[in-house]
Amino acid sequence: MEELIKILQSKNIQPSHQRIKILEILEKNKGHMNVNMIYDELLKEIPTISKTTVYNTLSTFAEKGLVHCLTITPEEMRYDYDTKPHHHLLCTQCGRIIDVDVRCAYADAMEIDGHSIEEIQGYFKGTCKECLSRDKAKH
Amino acid sequence: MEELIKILQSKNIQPSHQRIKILEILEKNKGHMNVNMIYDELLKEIPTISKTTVYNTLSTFAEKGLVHCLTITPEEMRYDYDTKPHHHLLCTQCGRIIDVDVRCAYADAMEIDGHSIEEIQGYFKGTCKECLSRDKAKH
DNA sequence: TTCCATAATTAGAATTATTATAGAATAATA
DNA sequence: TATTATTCTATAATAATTCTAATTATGGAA
Ligand SMILES: [Mn+2]
Ligand SMILES: [Mn+2]
Ligand SMILES: [Zn+2]
Ligand SMILES: [Zn+2]
Repeated sequence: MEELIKILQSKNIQPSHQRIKILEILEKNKGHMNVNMIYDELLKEIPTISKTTVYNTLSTFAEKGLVHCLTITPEEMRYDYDTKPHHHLLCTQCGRIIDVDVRCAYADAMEIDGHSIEEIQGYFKGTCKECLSRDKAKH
Repeated sequence: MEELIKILQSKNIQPSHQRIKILEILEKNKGHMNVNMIYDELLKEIPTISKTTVYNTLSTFAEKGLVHCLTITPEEMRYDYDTKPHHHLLCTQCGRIIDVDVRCAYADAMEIDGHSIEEIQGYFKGTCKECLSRDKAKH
């Protein structure tokens, strides 16, 4: 709790009740949540929460570098509380978005082909190992 | 024209008037168009074209591997007629989506971390070299 | 050619994620 | 306390995409 407030303050974000709770949810659920997942979790604790607040807060968090935005699913934005550079796999079978451990040659590059780069998104789409082994078991 | 029909047939797509024209537009405009860009071009030649047809056709093309779908812009889908594996830069200044020539270590990989992969999307976001040099000129 | 079954196209409605707006609540300040 | 700025909420607006049902085009059999 105190921790969360400190995190927000370190990024110059006023630690409101709603913002703290949203940050808490991001920390607890290590996945790559979309707005509705976060909103549904929030409803349990703040029944009056507005979805607009979730959108606004996540925009603020993204601006201040507290979360990363993923466009790996075409329908909606996903939010990643892990801001260390890493890539993602979208399993087309179970729909999960999974961190993948790859050594990206450009992770620390500041430019590419003469263009300056500020952000890198690496997306893989396929079948996750859990789904693969479930399929194999079913045989 | 005959060329385009052959391409469609080779992918088992009936070469209808609309589909041929959409393919023609994709070939001509080498960019990374969205549905509205394609639709606006089409209107010049087929004033009765329906946006639903554009969506349906592009879905078919994507299914049959004739185009690749890019989710680099969060608002809308972009379509790439160049299906050879390559990555993209979104210039946050001019909005263009530009092919980048990088040697991706995973381009030909079939699996990663135990997950099987069918598709790779590599996105860079930053400022393109044209915008950089324009900025510098303005000084 | 004519008829029929099927596939493709169209217009418009429905869905859904996101953004804009304006007022209410809350917190900060003096 | 009174004033001011910030945050939050509810609702409306926007825009991409999908769904639906009706219409049109197409290819093959008779
Ligand atoms: Mn992640
Ligand atoms: Mn491209
Ligand atoms: Zn899976
Ligand atoms: Zn640019």
